[in-house]
Amino acid sequence: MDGSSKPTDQPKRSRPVRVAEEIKQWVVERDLKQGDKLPNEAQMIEIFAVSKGTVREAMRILEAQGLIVTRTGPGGGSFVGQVTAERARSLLANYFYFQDLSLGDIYQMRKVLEPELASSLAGKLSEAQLDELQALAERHPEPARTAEEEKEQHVSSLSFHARLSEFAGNRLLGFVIGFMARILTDLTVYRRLYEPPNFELWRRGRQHQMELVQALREGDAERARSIMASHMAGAEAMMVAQEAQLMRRFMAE
Amino acid sequence: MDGSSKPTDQPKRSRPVRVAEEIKQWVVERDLKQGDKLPNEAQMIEIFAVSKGTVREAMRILEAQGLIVTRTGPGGGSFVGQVTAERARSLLANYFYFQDLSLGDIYQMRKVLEPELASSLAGKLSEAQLDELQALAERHPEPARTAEEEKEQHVSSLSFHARLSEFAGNRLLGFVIGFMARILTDLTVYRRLYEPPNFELWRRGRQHQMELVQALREGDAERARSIMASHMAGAEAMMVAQEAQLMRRFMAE
DNA sequence: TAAGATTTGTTCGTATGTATC
DNA sequence: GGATACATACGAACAAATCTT
Repeated sequence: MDGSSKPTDQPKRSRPVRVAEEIKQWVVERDLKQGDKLPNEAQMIEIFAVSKGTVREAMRILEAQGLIVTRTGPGGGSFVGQVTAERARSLLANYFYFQDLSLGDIYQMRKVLEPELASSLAGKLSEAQLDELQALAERHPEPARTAEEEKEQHVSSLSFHARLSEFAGNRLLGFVIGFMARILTDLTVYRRLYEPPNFELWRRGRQHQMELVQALREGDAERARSIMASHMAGAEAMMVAQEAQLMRRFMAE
Repeated sequence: MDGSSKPTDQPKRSRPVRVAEEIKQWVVERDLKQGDKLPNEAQMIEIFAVSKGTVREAMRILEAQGLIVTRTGPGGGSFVGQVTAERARSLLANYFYFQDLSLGDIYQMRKVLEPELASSLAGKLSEAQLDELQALAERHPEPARTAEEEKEQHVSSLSFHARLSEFAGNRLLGFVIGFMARILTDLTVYRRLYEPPNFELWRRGRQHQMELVQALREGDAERARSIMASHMAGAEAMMVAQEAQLMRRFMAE
């Protein structure tokens, strides 16, 4: 099977990359589920008719994407894994490292998605989840005194949104919101996007989060939506006004 | 639902995966840009103090993610690449293969994002872009006669949205919309989501696209938004009503 | 056209690490 | 502890691609 010139052949992918795709296909065809065992190295060499080194490079590609996990020892081998949200966020961040995303871009999306999420979660959360969100919202009862504290509070506020996104029944909606929270967190950590401290905006943001938890608890979808909309407008004002910063990162896993 | 989360859960990364991360870090620290050359294999072996095989596995990982490209021959070597939108979509599709996404989930997002995109594009497109969209909208002037034609028209309609998303100034918004169009296209191709043919809905959808191009041409943002909102409502009715289908795919590159 | 130089691509033999019995 | 089964890592040799002359 060495048809080196297929008409549908794309750019040039190296052999290991192509073998990795073949393995993926092999797994899909057999409908293997998470935890199912893949053939061991020797069998892979036979099945795909390549050398050990090539098989290993292909397996590392799949491992890096979270599609397989490998254990050594007896009963070891490679198994179908599960791509975690964190890994997917990292891979996606690689793409946006090359794009020029502005804070305005992110807030254009947050302004429509965050209220949508808030609305859809009203009355759907457990007591434990609501309590956890409330605890996140109630952190930092005092205004920040230093730039360091300001940064910490901003990151903390974003973690409220990140946690909320994990509760989403809509996994796509949750993922996109969580991804944006991650980008903003990175920016906050690596740049000075948290200054100057604006006490009034901070106080309103904190108030919004607490009111939101209350609305979610009461199952008031429309109120949850409108509180989040206000919150986003405030957050946008706090960030965009400060800096129309472009972003470039390579990512960190 | 989602019980406990292990935030820093990365227990066993293999050596090549760690080396790949080190290389990424190495590149970031030096702020290498697209096209810049990385050290050759021999130098990599020295720098990271691992064998040739390990270096190659690490490079293959980066290549599979689109972060580097490699050429043989004199003047060859590895260079910083660019992650394409298509590759990012594929990587992300790997993640959602393990999630249970419903059509309702996707349309919850399309209903808010597509109108947002339409609105933001009003008056911003070139003549050539508008003409291209119009050509896409004007395809298939006749109602489908067979299931095969119906499928083809549906895919064609989605390509209108995919193309529109590529024109977005907001790369994140464009990416998410393009990703959803891709998922829906895959579903249409692999399953029978396009039946039964509903002539009236098809006619209205086609009409919407043509009116949308007109609104974009005239720079009428609010009309573009409302046309797209109607279009999404119609599309949702056409798809969700047919099948509350769950989706599982492993991907295809 | 051809030869030579340069760099990655592929394979294999061997040794080491690790988990299970 | 020892045997076993498996992945992991290394190094050397050779093949293939591609540029220059």
